[in-house]
Amino acid sequence: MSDGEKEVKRIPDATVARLPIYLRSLLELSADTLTVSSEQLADSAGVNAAKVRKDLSYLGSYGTRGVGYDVEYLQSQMRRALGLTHDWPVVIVGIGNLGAALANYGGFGDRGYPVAALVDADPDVVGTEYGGLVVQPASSLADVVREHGIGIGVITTPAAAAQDVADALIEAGVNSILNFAPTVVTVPDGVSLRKVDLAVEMQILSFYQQRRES
Amino acid sequence: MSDGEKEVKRIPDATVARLPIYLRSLLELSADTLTVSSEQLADSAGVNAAKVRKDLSYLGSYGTRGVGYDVEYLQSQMRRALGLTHDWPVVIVGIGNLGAALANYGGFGDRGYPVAALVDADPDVVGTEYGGLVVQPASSLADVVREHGIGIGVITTPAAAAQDVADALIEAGVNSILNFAPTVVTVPDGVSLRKVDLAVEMQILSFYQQRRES
DNA sequence: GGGTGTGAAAGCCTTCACAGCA
DNA sequence: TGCTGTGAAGGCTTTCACACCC
Repeated sequence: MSDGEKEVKRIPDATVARLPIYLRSLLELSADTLTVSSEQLADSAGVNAAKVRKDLSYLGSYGTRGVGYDVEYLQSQMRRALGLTHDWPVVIVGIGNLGAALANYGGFGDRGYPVAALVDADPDVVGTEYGGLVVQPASSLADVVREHGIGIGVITTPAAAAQDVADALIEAGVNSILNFAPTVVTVPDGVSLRKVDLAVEMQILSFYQQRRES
Repeated sequence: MSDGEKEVKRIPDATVARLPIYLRSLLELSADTLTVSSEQLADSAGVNAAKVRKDLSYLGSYGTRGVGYDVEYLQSQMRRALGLTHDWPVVIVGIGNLGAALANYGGFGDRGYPVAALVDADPDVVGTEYGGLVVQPASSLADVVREHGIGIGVITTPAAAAQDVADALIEAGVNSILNFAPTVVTVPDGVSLRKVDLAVEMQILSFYQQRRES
């Protein structure tokens, strides 16, 4: 009987995308704040209180009526849901301006996503060092992934290379990808893809600006 | 009579966010491709054909039944909708790793968003040069905005400074903001805000990865 | 025949409003 | 009394399916 197993309540995508914001809000509360209301959380996350309550209800019922949510407990449940109970090593592929900046950034390691390796196809770039890591050749991608137990691949190559890199990452066993290259990348079912496209963001902004002016 | 003016058909947000992708797909077609079908565009944009047709229908009826869309004409209509008929100068505020990388990136100017100025609050950073631009002090933000006719502000400061920078940008007359700082920034009505949050993207990926493994 | 344009259906997400519990 | 948890309503987005035109 398919679907017969005791089903874990499915969490909507829109909710998943907000959990990290709530978690950050919780972490910003002073250490002696023991409970927080949906309205406080809503203010600090920039959404409305009903949405916070609905979102949190998908994780289970962790609030107390008349009181609010236990900060510590909510943090730990959220960390569990987001998989922050262990590290997720990351490989950055494509060490140009952006890739190098991310390698030097440091903010990833702190948050449980240590940059474990850098890879580039250009022989002139291979061997250079950023943030304490030596850039490896593209040919060693699969080895690097295996060796470091890489869970997430970050693509910062030019657009033309992005699909091939994604295919290689998937082939090597990575099934979470963050794509910064300005092109559409497609992945099979069972692989997660998120994208950050600066040119697209700019164009969306100028669309609305344009609208306002006319 | 509010709403009495001849109303331009409102374009849904979800559609606006896809227009830049379609435009890019159109630009990638070889120069001798005169028409394109919704299905071709859909393949190259990674969406389905009905969605392409609906999206394009908001711009007007630019297709020919049995034939497809005129590539050149569609490009020009799309450029017009996205406000790409003129440049939108950009200021980058916060010249750390990421800000400097964006300043050097160069891909913005090509696409109609020239980086016109760099601003930082740290006296040690002010005066240094990236991509041919000298970093200006935070105190000169309003002057810089006025002088260069800045339309878009990019925030790459630490989280703690982001809201103040946004307020200062808005005060100076900027009403499109792209925020890279890992914090919630709120803006008044009439100002557009887009955000890129790397830590959030990572956490979303690890959520789904986690799901898959359990 | 081929492919657009679009009502209508279906699905997803947000918001409301209030029952229910501490 | 105060605040959570949640059905129900409403709004937005996607997808279907087909009339219509080249």
